[in-house]
Amino acid sequence: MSTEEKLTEERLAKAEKLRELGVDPYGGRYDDVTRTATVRKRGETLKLEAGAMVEGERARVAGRIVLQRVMGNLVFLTVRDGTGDLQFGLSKKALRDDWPAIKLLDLGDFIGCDGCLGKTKTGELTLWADSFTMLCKALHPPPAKWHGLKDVELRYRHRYVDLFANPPVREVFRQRSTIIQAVRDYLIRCDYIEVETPALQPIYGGAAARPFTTHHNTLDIELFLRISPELYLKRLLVGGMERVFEVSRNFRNEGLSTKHNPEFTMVELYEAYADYNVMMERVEGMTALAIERLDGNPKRPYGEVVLDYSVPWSRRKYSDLLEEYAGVSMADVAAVRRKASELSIDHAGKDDAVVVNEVFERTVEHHLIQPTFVYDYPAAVCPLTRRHPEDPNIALRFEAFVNGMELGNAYTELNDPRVQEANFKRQLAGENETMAVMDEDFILALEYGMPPAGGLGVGLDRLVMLLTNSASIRDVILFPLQRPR
RNA sequence: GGGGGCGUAGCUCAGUCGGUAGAGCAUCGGCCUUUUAAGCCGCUGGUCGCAGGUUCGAGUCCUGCCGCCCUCACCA
Repeated sequence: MSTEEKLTEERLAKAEKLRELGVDPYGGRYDDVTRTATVRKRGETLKLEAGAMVEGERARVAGRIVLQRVMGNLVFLTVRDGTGDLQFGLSKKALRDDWPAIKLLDLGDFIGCDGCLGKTKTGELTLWADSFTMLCKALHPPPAKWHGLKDVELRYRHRYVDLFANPPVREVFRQRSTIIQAVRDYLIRCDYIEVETPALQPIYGGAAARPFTTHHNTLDIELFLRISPELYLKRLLVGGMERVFEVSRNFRNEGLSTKHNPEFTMVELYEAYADYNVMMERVEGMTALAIERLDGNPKRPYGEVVLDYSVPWSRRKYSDLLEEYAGVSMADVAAVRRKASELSIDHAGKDDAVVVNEVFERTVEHHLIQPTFVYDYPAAVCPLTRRHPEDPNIALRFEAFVNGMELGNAYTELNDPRVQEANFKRQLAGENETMAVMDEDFILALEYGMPPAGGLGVGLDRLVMLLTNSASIRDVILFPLQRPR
């Protein structure tokens, strides 16, 4: 038997002894629990004297035992709930008949206690228990109490352990919830409504990525997990829903990295009668509200740098940045290809616009540290975007960059069905994946008439990374993809 | 896919030049009614990621494989 199996056996034996004592080791409904944060707050207002117990100031608290200090007939437990830790004091004298069960407790078990609030000699707020309820016997020991769980692989594979053993991890996910709620609230304030569109799509589109493929048995059809909700949300504009957003889990069958997980969360939104300039304000606005809900500080550390999210963010034209960092003009195709060769980018047989964009990605993006909107992209790589009124080679598109990472992507939307159809039919040379996948029903929708609109997608995992100073997307996704063992 | 790093007890980590696998915590037994990573005494606990190879002898050296992390490439 391995050590781990032995530890489990010992705990199972204790569960059995609890049953013999008439105690259900797995508990049950437990009402009127006060969270430890509330108890701590109450402790402050009580102005307890060290060593004092306040008769009548009662509380019922439940949580997981994370530390145990046994002193013969007196036991101190540090109990953790979702809001923090609280010390329980359990004595043989106060608990009487419950005492034998106390001696069967282990680190990791869930318990609940009723008692009076007090402070120990050393001033620690303590719940002095006079009754005890077993809520769950844990069969595995928690990680080392001081070091927590450090092994990165175990942290992701057993995230549940990571969450209770490493409180800062739980805090990141609480902040994730705050941030996403702020994004929703901001959009609702802007008169948007939240919608849901298909994650299972017969035709995938709206982004350039390889899809996951699946099959519906009854209809016997091939379906794709969405790479983007874009084409469905635009159909809602046709339908007269003028401001819509979706918090969308997207699936892209691509590589993994600190910035990429095969399934990730975007907020995507469309606003009739707006354009991409309005969408820049939406990015600034949702980010600002999220920061307000966190700690209010627009200057935020991220790794080695401090990022300043103060509004307005920098707005830079694509072609100017290309000149500045690559030293070539977007219009000078020969110069761009020379630069590509210099960078050992294989550009033979690739479309000009594809080469321009590859040079841009290699030379410019990593310089865009402070929040920056890059606008006016080469039209050929933007099949869903309206063209610049004065230059058909430019698309009214921007991408938001922070710390060299793409955070969002927005267009003044293309609503001319004939141009859209032509763009779908045009397959660019040198693109492995393309946004230009023909969707005839989408064309039909545009033919019914889609109001001019601005559209935007923001990577919420990446926004959470940036605002919580997390180095990897895996630190902000509860269960990042891992190869099964 | 390329390059680099890591994998030793349940957890956190040592392990020297190739020479009998270690510590702390947890567990188990004992003492203890004000501890704060409680303390003290004692005992347990190992397929050194897996498989080969070199060697009298491999946790250590070599090869292959597996997993994870970083990075580049790919990829919005």
